[in-house]
Amino acid sequence: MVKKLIPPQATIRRLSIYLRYLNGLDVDGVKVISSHDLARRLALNPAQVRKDLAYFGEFGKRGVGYSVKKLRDHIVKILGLQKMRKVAIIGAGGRLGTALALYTGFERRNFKVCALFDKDPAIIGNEVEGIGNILSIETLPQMVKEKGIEILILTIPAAAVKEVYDLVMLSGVKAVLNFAPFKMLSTEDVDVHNVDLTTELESLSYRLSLRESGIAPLEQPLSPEAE
Amino acid sequence: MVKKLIPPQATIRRLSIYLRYLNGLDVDGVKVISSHDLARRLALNPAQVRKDLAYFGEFGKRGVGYSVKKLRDHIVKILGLQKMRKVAIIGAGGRLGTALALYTGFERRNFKVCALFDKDPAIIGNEVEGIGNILSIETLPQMVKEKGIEILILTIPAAAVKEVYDLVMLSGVKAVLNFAPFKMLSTEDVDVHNVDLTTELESLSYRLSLRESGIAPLEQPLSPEAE
DNA sequence: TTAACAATGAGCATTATATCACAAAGTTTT
DNA sequence: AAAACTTTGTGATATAATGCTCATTGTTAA
Repeated sequence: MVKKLIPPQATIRRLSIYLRYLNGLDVDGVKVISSHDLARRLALNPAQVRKDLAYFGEFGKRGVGYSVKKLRDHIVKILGLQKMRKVAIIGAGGRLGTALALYTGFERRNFKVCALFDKDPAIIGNEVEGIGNILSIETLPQMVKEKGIEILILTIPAAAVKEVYDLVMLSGVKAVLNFAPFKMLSTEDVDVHNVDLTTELESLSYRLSLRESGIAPLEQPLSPEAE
Repeated sequence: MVKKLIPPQATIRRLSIYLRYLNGLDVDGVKVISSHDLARRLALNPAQVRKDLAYFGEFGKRGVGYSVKKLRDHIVKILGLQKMRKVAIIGAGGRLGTALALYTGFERRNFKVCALFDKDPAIIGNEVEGIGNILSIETLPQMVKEKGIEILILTIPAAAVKEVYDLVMLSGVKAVLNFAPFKMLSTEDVDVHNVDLTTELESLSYRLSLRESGIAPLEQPLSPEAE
């Protein structure tokens, strides 16, 4: 590898997908995989797989492919997943908040939900097994500092975003994953990532309409971010 | 407008975002909005907003901007949201399935959750308020036909995907929104859209790592699909 | 009614992303 | 140990998405 280019965001998302698939292969005892096989399973172009990886180094062996274990470890390092990331959820009283708080999949990937916040006094203080008591959002900045929370997951109603916006942005947290149906903007200090479940459904609806009007059935694979 | 181009997938996702913002404006009594203001609020380029809309027609008025109500109605039509879309959830017993089943935001956007499925006999038959009893996934093809279900939301564990895959793909449903951490591929008949919550967190983790290593702080806005 | 202003729509330029195609490197077969 | 095959890594190319610019159209003020 000669020149260092900055990888597209889409590449990062695919790395995460590769990682998950590699974990599965490893469990199944597969030792080596080629870009071709990887690409086929994930409906991608083999060259794209290789290029995605080549942004970060030369991990493969010509004539052979990629060592599943080694590649997995490299991707873990690239994505910064060796060290546990501390996460907190705001809107812990809601259904989505609860679902995410109790989802065990995050921990398996080295994200630790270590605090829950809500603004509803009726549930503040309630204990959630394995995490702790639900805290008042007023205490957010303090807890971020105390516990070393890096990422905040927002699962609050759209209307509540305005209320907590300043609190969140000034809390000292470095990244936000926002599920509220209200687009939050990133700033110099805080990297915001918006996920909108309704948008996902509406994209599908658009494609259904296309088919109904008979214009274009599934002419292209779905976009990266969504996979 | 002269030539008809097919709009990028990213455009469709943005239309959904525009739509939500326009709804908010309408509630606030705003009558007209310019591409400039729309873009500023959503951290986009004004030209991009105009281009997104221009794929579908000329909705604006020069010197004025876009009528909030009219533009909203146009986008509703473009996305195929005039008619109610029937949705079912598989994995209704899980936390995410429950959260989505009871989320009222979908209905507000014209998606009706009209059936819930699970494979666990212990909960099949349980009633969920406003929707009905949890059904066995064995009955999926039959219910899809009976109820006219168009979209399936999968909130099952990764391991369960293989089990239900054929059932889902042959059920007669037209689109799938898959939350299971296992990438499902689209086919000729079924449009699959994968959403992976872990990938969202891992993208953030990558960006945190970048900052830690001091290489590049927030050099670019986050990807479309994710906003 | 004319001049100054505002904002769209669209062609063009630029940038970003994905794919092709092949030399280089490694493996297997004969 | 040579020939036939496999698969990577990468420069070149193609495609797609984004952003710039400005003529055109419409509005408002004088």
